Amino acid sequence: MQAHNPFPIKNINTHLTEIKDYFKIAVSVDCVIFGFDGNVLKVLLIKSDLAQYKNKWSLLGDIVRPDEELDAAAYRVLRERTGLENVYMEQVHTFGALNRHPAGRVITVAYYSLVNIHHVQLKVSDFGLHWHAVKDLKQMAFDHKLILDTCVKRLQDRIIEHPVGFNLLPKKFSLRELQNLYEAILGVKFDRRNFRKKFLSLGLIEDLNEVENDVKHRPAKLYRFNEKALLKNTRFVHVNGNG
Amino acid sequence: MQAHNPFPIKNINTHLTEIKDYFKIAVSVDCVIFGFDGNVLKVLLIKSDLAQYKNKWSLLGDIVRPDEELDAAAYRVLRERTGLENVYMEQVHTFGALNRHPAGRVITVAYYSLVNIHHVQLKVSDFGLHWHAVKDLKQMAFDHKLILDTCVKRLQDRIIEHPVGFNLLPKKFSLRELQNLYEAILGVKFDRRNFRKKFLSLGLIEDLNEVENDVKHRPAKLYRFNEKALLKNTRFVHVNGNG
DNA sequence: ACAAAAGTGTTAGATTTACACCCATGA
DNA sequence: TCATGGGTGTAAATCTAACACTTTTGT
Repeated sequence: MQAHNPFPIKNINTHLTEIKDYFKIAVSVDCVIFGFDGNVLKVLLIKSDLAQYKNKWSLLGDIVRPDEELDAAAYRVLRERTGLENVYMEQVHTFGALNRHPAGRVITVAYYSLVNIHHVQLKVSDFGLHWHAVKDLKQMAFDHKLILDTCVKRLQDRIIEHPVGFNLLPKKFSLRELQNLYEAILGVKFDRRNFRKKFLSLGLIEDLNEVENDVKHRPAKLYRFNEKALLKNTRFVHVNGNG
Repeated sequence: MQAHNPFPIKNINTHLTEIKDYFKIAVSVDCVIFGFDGNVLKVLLIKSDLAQYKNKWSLLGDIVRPDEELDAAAYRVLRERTGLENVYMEQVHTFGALNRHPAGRVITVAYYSLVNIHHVQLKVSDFGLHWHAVKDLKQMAFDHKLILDTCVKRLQDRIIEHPVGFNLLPKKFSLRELQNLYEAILGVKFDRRNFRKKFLSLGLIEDLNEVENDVKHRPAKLYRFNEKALLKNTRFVHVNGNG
């Protein structure tokens, strides 16, 4: 799945000193790559090898090339790190604090993307690359905690109004998995009956007439996302206060 | 209100040739400055004097200086053009298409801001500066129509969930003005009784026990925004389809 | 008295919320 | 037969949507 790439993979956040003298302002992209393991929301991070941020975790990012579109740069980072293409991605915010990068003025455009965590094969050479539970992350390199928090907030806003969560799930999933996903992202608990009723009534999911295998209890029915579903102008779920 | 500014006011979009040789990628900000005249949503634009965009209208923007925060650059543009400070402003999206600027690679961070249109005193030297009805704009210079459309969409999303519209109104306003504002931004009509009931029940506005002057009909009561109102997790208005 | 816009209440329908028991499977 | 999680329905409360007449002011 890894496309051939004539440029060596460098992380803007670990190999940046060379740009200092060439650009007054450098532009980078940083990708918040979300995955879901069935229970908690995870994010793909790399260990910073900048001395200053020794042992801190960093988002995946890179300099935007002068002849490269912004979105293309973000997709390139994603492809180089995960081998994935055609995944859901959204630009979120641009961070440009003067002191955000020790190597000089770097303005970074932050994206988040939603991938199926099981489709990502981490390569041996990427031994610094790991999935982290979002809610366990306290500190990160650079301003990456701020970027992550901003992207989590955006994902929360988005998933309440728009059915993007399916990108984090396997093609076939149970209602329990779907509910776990919403609860993990939004940090709330839903009533099981109401949650199911809501999704089924929206016509967003389609019963596959299949059931789970290899579970030690009554197997759940499997569904898939119905791409043809018309989006009514309604919220998917309602979140009340106790987030 | 105009702060002293040691730099001459230049519009990134009209005086950019000098940067071409210095930066591989230049970063700019563009401001979508919204105002409301009581009936329609307006945006403050300047006439492009770039030959290529002769007679096209352009957003207000400028290069971000190497030692300047992004938000500071946007506030600077706003201050230089309107004399206003401390206005509502939100970063929306960053546009970086390769060919978006004829002078070279310029990535621009778009902001929108909400100002009281009557507080903006256009200076004589700004004869190219005008308020335009948003819905009448068909073409603009550069990719500015795309940027405007993106900011309008963001404003629509925001005003449905968050009481930002007050920034476009005078301190004292009638419920009719408030409703006109929502209708102008969202492009829908609301039932007057339901709209009033909704806002009054939210506790967002405070009755001033004053009425309009100089109207040739029954004067409306005046209200002000209640800053202390607790935001319930509810939509302010509901928009159904016919937008 | 007329014109123009302000102000006001009720009801039906839809949506949300709260809540508890039986079912299917593997061990 | 037990443990585990899957699957289901109903009723109360809240919210939304539809709808028309009276009041106040200036002319």
